[in-house]
Amino acid sequence: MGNAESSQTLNNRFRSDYCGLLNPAREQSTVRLAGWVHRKRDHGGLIFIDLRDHTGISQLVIQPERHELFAQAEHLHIESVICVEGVVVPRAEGAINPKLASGAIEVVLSSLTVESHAQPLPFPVADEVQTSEELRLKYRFIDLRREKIHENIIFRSRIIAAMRHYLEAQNFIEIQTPILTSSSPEGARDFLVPSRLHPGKFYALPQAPQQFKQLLMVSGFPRYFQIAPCFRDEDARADRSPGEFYQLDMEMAFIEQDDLFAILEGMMQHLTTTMSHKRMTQFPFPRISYKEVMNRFGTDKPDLRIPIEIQDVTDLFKDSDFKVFSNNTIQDFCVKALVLKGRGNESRLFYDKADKRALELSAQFGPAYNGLAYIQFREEGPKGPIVKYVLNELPDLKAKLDLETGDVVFFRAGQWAETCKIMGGMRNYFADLFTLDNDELSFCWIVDFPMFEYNEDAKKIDFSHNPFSMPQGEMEALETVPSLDILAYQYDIVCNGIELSSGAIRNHKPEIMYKAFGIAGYSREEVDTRFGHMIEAFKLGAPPHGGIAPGVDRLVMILRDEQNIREVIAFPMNQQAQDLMMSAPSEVTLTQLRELHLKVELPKKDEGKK
RNA sequence: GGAGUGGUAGCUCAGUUGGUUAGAGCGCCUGCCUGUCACGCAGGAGGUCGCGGGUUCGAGCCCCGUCAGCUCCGCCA
Repeated sequence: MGNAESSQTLNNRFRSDYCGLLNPAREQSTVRLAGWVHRKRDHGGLIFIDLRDHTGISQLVIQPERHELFAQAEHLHIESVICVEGVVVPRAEGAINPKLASGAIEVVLSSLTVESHAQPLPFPVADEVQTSEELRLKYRFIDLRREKIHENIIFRSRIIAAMRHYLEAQNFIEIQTPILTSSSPEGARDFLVPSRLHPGKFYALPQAPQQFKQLLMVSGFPRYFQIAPCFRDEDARADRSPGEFYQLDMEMAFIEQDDLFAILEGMMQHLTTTMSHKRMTQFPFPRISYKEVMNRFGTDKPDLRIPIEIQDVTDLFKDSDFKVFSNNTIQDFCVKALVLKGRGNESRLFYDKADKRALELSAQFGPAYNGLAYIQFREEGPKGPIVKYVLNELPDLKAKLDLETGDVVFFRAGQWAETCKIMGGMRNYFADLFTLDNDELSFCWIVDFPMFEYNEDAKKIDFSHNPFSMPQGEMEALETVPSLDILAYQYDIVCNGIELSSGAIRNHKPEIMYKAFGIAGYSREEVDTRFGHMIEAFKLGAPPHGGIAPGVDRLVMILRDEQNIREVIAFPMNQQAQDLMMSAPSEVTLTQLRELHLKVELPKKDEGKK
């Protein structure tokens, strides 16, 4: 396990040394150790105990001559907490255990105190056998004893310390912002907290300290950071913890996008080189525009390690007789291709499964979608359901996509964003065909996000990201460029297909803000009502500023090769946002409700339960 | 809200075409064992097969419903 305590062992009545750090240098010394009984091997005439603390394991030996000690040890249960005293001795030649850091020595006990008798555990600590997550979460305090997750939590602490260290050296100031604040009209669903002193009114837990950090810029703190808890009442995913998560929230005044990129790249380089053995594929991180990333990878969080890219073949089908394609060559529509080298001779099942996946990916855009067209380039010629319709285009296609015998190309035609997303989903689906190097960190910046997007449901223009982002070209752009073509100083940092953070250069000019909100359909009065305090602040002397807020949990996840965010959080909730250990959420007493002026009205289908 | 996936002993899992008393490894209990390190050996206890209903002479297995877990979509930066 960890070795942070190496030189500074606390010497008291419980221990003088740590199990994992004990070595031949301490031979013949009398030491005190304290920890958990990891394993016990009772030979009848001799007992071995593997004692575990958070640094590792030491082997204790109990000899039969010490009758009282022996009797005590015989009845010890695994995972009991004991404090022992004994002499460090070298192990015999053949008895050295190379698998143990302390394997060259052992401790012959002279005394043993049981601090806590452990009953049989619901699941083993020493054997890290797969255990249902439900059980692990219910007994999280036991689960956290297990080496892998214990190390994750220690690593998390160290990386947060490294972040602080780095940012403080860069003159950042850490400032705490409120946890009880007000509900914000945009973004995710809020967690609400009823107010006792103000009947009928509610606090909200912050989705992020977004407005506070911008106001701190107005207050004249040029560089702010915080390991900030963020609360969002939205459903969980493997990389999205339910309810709450932590961001390294940052904001800086008098900076431009490039300044921020340099600082964050510097920090990421520092963290990855000092905290892991992983390599950054490219440094500084490549920058890819939103439009380009959608065209090439079909997602705004691409895993650049996957060695295939989506290609555009719209132009080839402008005059095609194949209407399925040629109908999609007009403005805002496209025909996209994805080539798999050497996969043209797979079984029918291979293509059918791919087709099925494409249908799943299409489902989110509506029911009336067909599957995935493909052409296999085989020895005997091109093969596939659509070959006969595109014979005219085949030569150009082969030239443009560099197709050879043995390859297969998949097609998708339709509205631009949808088609890109479906093909991006297929690119991820095919990622399994390649071995991705987990020791490679492929960071990139996604830049030039559109400021606005068209909301089909509401039939109006919406902000596509943070409404407080500065439009590129500022007021002039808002007045002269078609709204949907305006770009924002809005960026994401992505690593290996995981979005670490969004950020933006903010809009600190009230007039530009009113104009931008106007394009999204908000009157001056509405903006004043909803964001009055922000606008007000920006009217009273606001510096240009911008920031970002990398997800701490996600960064730890990537650096520790974890597929699930709950593996790097000490006490996470389950997918249904329940804390199985603490039984949260839970009902409260009528008295508590009355005090808060609340009355619970359950949904009908829940009536009659319990 | 929707889709997928598994739910059998404390834990991890097996369970044949629907057929007698539901099995294994680990753990637990008892006994033996002085050099193990996943110690070994012998014996024992431990089961509402998630829950409810149905089909059947007979259901862990088939059908319907339902509950809880995880993954994905919606949602979320």
